[in-house]
Amino acid sequence: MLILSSLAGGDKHGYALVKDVEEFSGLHLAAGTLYEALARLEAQGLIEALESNSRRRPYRLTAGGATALSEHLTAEQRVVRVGLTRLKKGWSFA
Amino acid sequence: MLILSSLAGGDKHGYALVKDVEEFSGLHLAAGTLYEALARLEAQGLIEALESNSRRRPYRLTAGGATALSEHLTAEQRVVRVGLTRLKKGWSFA
DNA sequence: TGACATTGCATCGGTAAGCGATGTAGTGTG
DNA sequence: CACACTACATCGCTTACCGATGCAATGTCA
Repeated sequence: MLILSSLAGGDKHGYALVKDVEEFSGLHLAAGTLYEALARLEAQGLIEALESNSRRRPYRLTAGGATALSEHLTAEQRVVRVGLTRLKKGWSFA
Repeated sequence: MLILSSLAGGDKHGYALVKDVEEFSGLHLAAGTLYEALARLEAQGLIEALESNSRRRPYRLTAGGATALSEHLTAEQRVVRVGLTRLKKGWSFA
């Protein structure tokens, strides 16, 4: 999800992606996690590899990936709202 | 996170928790997942077991759990917003 | 009251996914 | 020319989720 969100902001290669995710989420993707996830997402057709002249391997979000991301984020948003609403009701600080 | 969110709405035992999570998130927690997660959360002090007369084992969110949940949900909210914003910019349907 | 479904917890083996170390190599920079 | 950073790939380890299985109490309905 982090990877798809990152690619939603524009094509990126692996390393740039890690930096971007770190910036907007505060989470660090380990190397293993990253390349395994990229392979998985590509196999699922959610992202596609772009050919490149350099040693960088850029990826692009596909239409299917955008749809999947949109659905996932919307569902996640519902969950977050439920949690925050419940916290506010019972725990004044939230 | 789903478990903490559920308990934020009131004390619940495992089985009731699964039902509640299903209702507000659409996700089903498998039995193994549930009891392992409960044990983990209790060990971390984020929830506490309440003694009970019946065979039900109810749990309650602790203050620490509420804080952790609040932080986690807020962070998650940021990520979701970034994703949705980026999708809107590049993918008209989102 | 006896049969059957549901509730409820616990545990186990298998699988999926994240992690960080290690390796290799190209690209800057002082 | 040395050194840090960029960049990808792979490996073994660990963590966490999964669904099956087992067991027992409770509820339902004929």
